Amino acid sequence: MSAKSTATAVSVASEAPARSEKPRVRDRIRDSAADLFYRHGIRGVCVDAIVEDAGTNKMSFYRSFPSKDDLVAEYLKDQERGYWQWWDDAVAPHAGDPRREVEALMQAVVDLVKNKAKTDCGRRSSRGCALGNAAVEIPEDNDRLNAIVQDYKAEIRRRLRRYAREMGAREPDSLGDALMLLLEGGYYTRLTFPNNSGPVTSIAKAARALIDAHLN
Amino acid sequence: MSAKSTATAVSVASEAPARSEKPRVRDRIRDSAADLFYRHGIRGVCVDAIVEDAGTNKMSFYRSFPSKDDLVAEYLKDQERGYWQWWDDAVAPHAGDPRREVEALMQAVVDLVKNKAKTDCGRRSSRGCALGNAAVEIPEDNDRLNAIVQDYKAEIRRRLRRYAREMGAREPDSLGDALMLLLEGGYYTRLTFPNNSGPVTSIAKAARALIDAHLN
DNA sequence: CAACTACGTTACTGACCGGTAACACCCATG
DNA sequence: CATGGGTGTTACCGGTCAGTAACGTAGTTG
Repeated sequence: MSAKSTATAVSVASEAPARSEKPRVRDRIRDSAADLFYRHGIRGVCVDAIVEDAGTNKMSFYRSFPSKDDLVAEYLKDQERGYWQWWDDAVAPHAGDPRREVEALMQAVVDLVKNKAKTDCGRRSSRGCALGNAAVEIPEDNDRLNAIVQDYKAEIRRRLRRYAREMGAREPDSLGDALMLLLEGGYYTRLTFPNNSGPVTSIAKAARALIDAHLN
Repeated sequence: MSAKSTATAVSVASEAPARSEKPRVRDRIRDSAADLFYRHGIRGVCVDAIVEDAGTNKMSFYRSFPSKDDLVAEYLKDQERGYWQWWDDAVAPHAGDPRREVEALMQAVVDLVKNKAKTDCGRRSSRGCALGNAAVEIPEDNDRLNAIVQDYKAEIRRRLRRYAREMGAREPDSLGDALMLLLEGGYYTRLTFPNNSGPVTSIAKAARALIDAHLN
């Protein structure tokens, strides 16, 4: 805790202006952690591994983070922020047309899997949803970390239900939830199927069919 | 749950002449492991915890299992067997009518979440898919365990695509994959949403809509 | 009885891992 | 030059964990 309160910072169109300077080590640790946590899981990465990857040492780590859990919390929030960025970028070209926004979102998922061009939260796919995976590993009595994941998933649901409502669907909540199941299923299956061959490749088509069914 | 057909003991038996009898401790360990692994994750449960829950000790553990990884492998296979049992039970009443089979399957998922009556793989829900969660935790270089999960997920996909083909759907593979995304999304989201309130409650409705769309 | 099997008990190893102490260094700024 | 913040280095602590050694015990079977 302490330090920056960048949670869900607005960050408008322009670059984040240099408000206050960050120590370089801290950022390297965050970058290394993001990569290692995502690839090997949170419990599968020890502080020493992060520190070595970041080219620093354990003492510098604990000067920047009170505990590993604090780094994990920042990792989760960073991933979430990156995810909304990706989401907003995907739907932006179709602002005002909720159906197109959803379709673009689903297509973005497919693109992400098919060619590794775009980056999801700044990384090259293939291990699903960072936050969702974290939910598997976080002990159920860790309220702090679980709350981050729960808020994130709840926001996904809220957004998709809102799209469904805005496009005038019958039973918009059901449609929104169905779209969420597709999305989450896509992330989940990316863990076990090679990038290009999993069922997620059908997600855009399925989303269109579901939307059609709710619009008559 | 299930008969005592826990065999599959075609294993080595190089040193132990035991052939037909099952030690009781071994089964208690398996039961405890199934419960603890599912609730706390594989990496989150140590051998001592399993052993204590099973009312035995570590030495007896290592007399029955060469290593923790071997127990994990058995755990995964047990879960898979239980899952197919549950699946087959759900679709059995509608054998021969693939559409009804799929609908019954999806409805079984909803029932499982809404009331805690039925048991999924012999346990009271709320933490998603045991095999899928394991995929998050298993290191990517553990070919043995990963292969178990991959085979399992591939079989789910195969079955759902077959149902789609049998019901005469257009683009049956796409429909099968879409159904799989719903199913997996349901499991995934059950990790973060309270049992009764998550998007999975809409899965049956969504499946029907998707099927309709592919049958026109 | 003897022998064998299954299980329990205690105590240990070696490793890993989160976290800390103490100290030294570089460099910017006053 | 002095000071202080950010960083590197080494060594360590306490706990956890997978796995093992050695021994003891109860029941079964011949």
